[in-house]
Amino acid sequence: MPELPEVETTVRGLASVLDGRRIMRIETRREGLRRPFPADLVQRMQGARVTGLSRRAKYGLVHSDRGGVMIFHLGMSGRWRIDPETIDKHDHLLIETDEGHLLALNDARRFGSVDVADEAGLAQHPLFAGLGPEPLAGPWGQGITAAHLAAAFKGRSAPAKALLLDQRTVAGLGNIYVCEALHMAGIAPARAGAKVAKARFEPLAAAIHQVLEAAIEAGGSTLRDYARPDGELGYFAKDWRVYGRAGADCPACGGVVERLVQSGRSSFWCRGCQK
DNA sequence: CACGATACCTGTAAGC
DNA sequence: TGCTTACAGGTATCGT
Repeated sequence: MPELPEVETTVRGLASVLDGRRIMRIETRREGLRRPFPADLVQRMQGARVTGLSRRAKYGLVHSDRGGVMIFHLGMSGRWRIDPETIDKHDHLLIETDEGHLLALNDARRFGSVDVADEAGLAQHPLFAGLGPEPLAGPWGQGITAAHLAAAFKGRSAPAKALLLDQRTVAGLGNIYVCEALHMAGIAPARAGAKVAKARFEPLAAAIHQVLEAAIEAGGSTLRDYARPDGELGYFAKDWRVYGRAGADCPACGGVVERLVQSGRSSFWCRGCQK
């Protein structure tokens, strides 16, 4: 489910009840998700005070006053539920705060993950070491530029879609926002990286910035949803121009949006706008 | 090494 | 109504 904007919105929603609070109790309700929960998760985080929350790529980070950081990934179906009325069978990890709030990490498909790391040297952590630059400016960098993208695409035979989905190129993009950004920038998803025209990198960088900022904005406007137990993510689905719209009209040129499958994943695009 | 295919797991919607 | 199939926001790993 969640790409960068949804993780960003999730982190902000969690911060409203977690930041500055002491974690009174952590309960794991199964062995783990994609991987087992860390053996020292409870020992390191239970009793600690949360000093802040942040995000790197699609990972959410919960910082503590004891030098430990809990790192969560929502995979495809993960979400945090705040003060759920009842515990669902997919609520796999529970956190109780000193104010009595209950946070439940819910993940039906269990493609998500939870890790614990030391605050010191976080950037060198195996989860983060191989990641590309953050698309937007923030604590982890200044944000991607056209030059970054041009360098990453240079000499590559892989399609633009695959290159942007690769977290080593840009950290945090997922299927939806790659489709949207490629459409905005006028680049066909199947075009080989090396064959993308030089003049397209500036529009591509701008499109990535714009679509992510707009999505975060949309998430922010529905942030109150996070205080509800449904844990809705607040995608700005109503604003998708091509994603999930196969057969519908292209909002830019009036052509028809098409779907194609690239490395097992759906790409949506308009051959009138994207070359 | 770069690239594409596949596996992981459950839920939902569509088709028969 | 029930059964089957396709597909879903991600990442790690395995061939070629």
